[in-house]
Amino acid sequence: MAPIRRREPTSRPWIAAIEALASSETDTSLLTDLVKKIPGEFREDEGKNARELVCWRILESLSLLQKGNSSTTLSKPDSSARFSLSDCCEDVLRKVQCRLPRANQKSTESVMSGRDVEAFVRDKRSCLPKSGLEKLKDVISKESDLIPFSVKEMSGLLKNNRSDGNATRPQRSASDTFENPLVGDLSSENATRPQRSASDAFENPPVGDLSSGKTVMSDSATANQGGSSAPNQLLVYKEYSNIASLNRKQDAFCAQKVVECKDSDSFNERRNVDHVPGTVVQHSGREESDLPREPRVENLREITTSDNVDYDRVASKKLKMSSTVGDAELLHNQLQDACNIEKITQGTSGKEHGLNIRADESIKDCEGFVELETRGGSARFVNQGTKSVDGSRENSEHGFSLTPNSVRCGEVKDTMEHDHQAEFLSDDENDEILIRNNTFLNSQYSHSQDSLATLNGTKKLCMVCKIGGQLLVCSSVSCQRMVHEKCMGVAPTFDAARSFYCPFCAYSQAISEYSESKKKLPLARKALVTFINRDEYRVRNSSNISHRADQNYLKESKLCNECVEQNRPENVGRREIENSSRKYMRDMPSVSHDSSSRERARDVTCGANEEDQYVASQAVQDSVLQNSKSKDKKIAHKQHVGTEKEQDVSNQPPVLPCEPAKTTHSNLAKSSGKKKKSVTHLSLRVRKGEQQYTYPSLPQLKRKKIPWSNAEEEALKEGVRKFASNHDRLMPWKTILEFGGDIFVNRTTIDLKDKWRNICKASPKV
DNA sequence: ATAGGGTTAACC
DNA sequence: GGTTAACCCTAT
Repeated sequence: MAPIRRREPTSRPWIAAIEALASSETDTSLLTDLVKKIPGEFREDEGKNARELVCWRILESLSLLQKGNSSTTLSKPDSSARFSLSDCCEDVLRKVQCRLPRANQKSTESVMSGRDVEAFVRDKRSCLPKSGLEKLKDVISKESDLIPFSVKEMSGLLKNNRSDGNATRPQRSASDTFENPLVGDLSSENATRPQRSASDAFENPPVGDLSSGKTVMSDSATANQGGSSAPNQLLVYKEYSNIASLNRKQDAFCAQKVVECKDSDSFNERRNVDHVPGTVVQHSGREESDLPREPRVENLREITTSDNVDYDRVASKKLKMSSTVGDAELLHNQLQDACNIEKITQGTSGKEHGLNIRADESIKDCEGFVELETRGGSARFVNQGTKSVDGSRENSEHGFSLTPNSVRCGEVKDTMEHDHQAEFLSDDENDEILIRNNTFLNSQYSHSQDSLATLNGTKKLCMVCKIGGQLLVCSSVSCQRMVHEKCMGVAPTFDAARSFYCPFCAYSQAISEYSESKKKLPLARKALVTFINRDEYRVRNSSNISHRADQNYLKESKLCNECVEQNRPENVGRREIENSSRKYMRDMPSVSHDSSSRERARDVTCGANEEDQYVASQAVQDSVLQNSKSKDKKIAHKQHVGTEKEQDVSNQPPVLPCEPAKTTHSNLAKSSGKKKKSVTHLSLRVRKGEQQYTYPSLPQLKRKKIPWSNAEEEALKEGVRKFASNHDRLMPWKTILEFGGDIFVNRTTIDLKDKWRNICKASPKV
């Protein structure tokens, strides 16, 4: 098994682009410039197709060149230079390179037949490998359900299926190629580049912004000035030397592929080219270093000497496996290395075993690609497919852009957005949302179980990073998600039994509870009304204030007990799950404030019968928890005043509904004989400032009407007289409120203001 | 914090 | 249905 070195993933898109450009008959100068620009290092097997395609393009260019200058170069037949289709383009190009006339050579010294090259290029065209992108396009275009429809749709290839599905490049006629080599069937993909003739292309090779290519341009221009074909050949040779730089980056590929060169002096001669006075080609030092040194090769497949070869690396690659086996195993390695997926079945040799790889859904589309291509028997395509797998993985890691996961993540977001809206929707709509949520989760389960479960059959992998290790396993029965704690992004949540629930399940659970709670809400509301009426009946029929206070105290104590009950560990544990879900959702902007709805859902999670008080107590508790400290202080003060003054109830919770005090106050009002009837109207009106926590599902409860007592009115008038300013129209209601603090019971500055308005309305002279 | 308009429910 | 008192909402 060939050792896999960690390489920079940034080289992959370069290779893919070069392949595609080489397939689309881009100018060779541009190709060679791109080759030189490939960043980082990569495996020797990577870029194999790219090299082949680029070399073929150069050979094609060379043959065109020779065709146009047939009278001067490569005209002498040489049986030794005939090429076989089994030769790779790179080898042939090296041979051609070795036989190119030097600047100080006469053309008659050439031993290369241009016809050989032309024939080779023509014949080779039919068996050139497709570029990775073309293959991917073919797979997408095929009616294969291995590629998700969404991916197909995104590819834009559903309607324009131009691919024949063959593993080799589309055939073109020789005349087409040689008459107009730069305008091929894929020229439209390179529409921005002007179409040029072959001679133009190679006498004035276009060089873009790629810095290193500028030299080529200058060389070309200089060569063109000479008007000789030899400089043109040197140009081609030089371009090939650029290709060699690709080889160097690929760790001794040169050593593996260097061809035999019988002309032992050719190297020195070539080197001398640069130093020949008056030579038309000027090479920079860098380019000189780029020149492939004299290949002293004894065996095409064995390591040979080369000045540019990294011997250490070459040594590790002396024996290259057969391409089939090697690539098949390479595929396996890459899949394990990059995707951490497990191979379910694998034979020991390449074509026959037909790798059956089950990947996670994030790479499932590419999995099919890999499988297809492997079975297709093209070992090279395995690499392409493997790269696609890597690429897919990158996609999945960097935004879920193209993988099926992205679609599902979109569904997640969509679902959650809808769930966020759930509180404003009808039950039917909520049911629909729940169905959608369940459907989504089921799909998640099915995918997960189909992939992850299978994958995890022998190895447990994190659902995020696809790496094993210490994983948290979701405790839900139907969920097999596992994740590293560090991959969670948020703190993991556990229930009372320290069972972990993944965010999906926690959220699903919260949604379910919310739905259940909503169904119980009407019953709870009805029970609440019944309870209040019953309590009011008792109040009305009681003549003993202290007894009522005891009743209130008992009632409040009961609520407090429920408070305590809520804080019991098991209940806290349950809430932790929900909190985790909320936290998780808060991290997702689209559902950020859905947490409050779920919290409210939790708050109304209560039974219909015995939990009528629960709703009220929750309102109280939340009011307590959510109120600002100042508010609490103020209200608590009022409560304290009221209870101390009128009820002598000392053990009340600091803040509770104003019913006790109001009831007492109502009785005081009743005792004053002013508004006796008002005591029977106990509509629940909760002031905004006193209960910031609202319940959308509950009707806006109105604060109980509290008629003003004579004492209150007098205190108000006194306060106005004392603090009203003739100059300032603003009335210091706060000061007045504090002034009559002992008299005003459960009044706010707004109440004072409103009451004063009513007083003024009734008797403006006041 | 305050003012002012609006709303609601009880009462006539 | 009109009136009224208490409460609510919003602008400043």
